Amino acid sequence: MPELPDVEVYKRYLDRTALHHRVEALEVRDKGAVRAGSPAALSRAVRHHRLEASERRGKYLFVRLDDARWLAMHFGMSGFLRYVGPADGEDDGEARYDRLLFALDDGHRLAYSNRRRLGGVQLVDDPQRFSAARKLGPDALAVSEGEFLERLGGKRGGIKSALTDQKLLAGLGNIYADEVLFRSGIHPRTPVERLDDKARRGLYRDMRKVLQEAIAAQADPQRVPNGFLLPHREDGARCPRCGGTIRRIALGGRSSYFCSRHQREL
DNA sequence: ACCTATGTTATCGC
DNA sequence: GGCGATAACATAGG
Repeated sequence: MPELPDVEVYKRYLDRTALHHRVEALEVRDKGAVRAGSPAALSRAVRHHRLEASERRGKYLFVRLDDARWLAMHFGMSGFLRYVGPADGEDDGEARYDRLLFALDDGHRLAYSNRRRLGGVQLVDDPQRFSAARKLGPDALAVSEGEFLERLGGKRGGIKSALTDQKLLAGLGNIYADEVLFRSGIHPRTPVERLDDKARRGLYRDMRKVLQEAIAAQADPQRVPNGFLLPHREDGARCPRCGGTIRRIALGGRSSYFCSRHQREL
């Protein structure tokens, strides 16, 4: 789940639950979920500090502590957050993948949960510098049209690999890159250089719409508006926009789904 | 047993 | 140095 819309939903969830609460203790159930530094150092860093603010950049969620340090959270392919109260059942199987538990001063705990252990949490001094060090591109919902066009202009290969390149643009992953291309009627293998200015501007607009609509639907495939590809990611499925046939191809070791009727090849 | 799955990173060949 | 393909990491489900 965790592409830009999902992480935005996590951010809003965090903002209305754990934010403004003080961390009393950190339980590290899986050392591997601490991406940098030692679990002890992370515990020391968060204990007795309030979670003050949050920011999202691409698929990263940053949480500011009251001493101006930050937690950088990445969710890999299966991570999410859960805010659990003392009365909430803990042994329902869900809790099995809670890797980190932040015990808060309101008696609740914020769980960083992740079935597959890709991703994790680490302490960073500054999200900007962290992002710069990793050469992370601008957030897909914050980037201006001008910068989008400029960055895309420096690209050579297929449009889908450009859209999912976090150094070019942060936030789109396999699912939402497909979704944007589906909306724009562009085949995922189309070389960037074959897209004229109009098509590129269209991509920008469609990207914004897709992301905003997905967030409004809580990034839930069940709630997403009709006309989204997301619930129809299956070879042979009917295209919800034109009645064509959804096809699956492999690109860069990943599945790409597209409509063979309205996303014309090359 | 094999394939698939929302991510990132390293490596190889062109 | 860029780009595509591939494997690796980890875990579960079909």
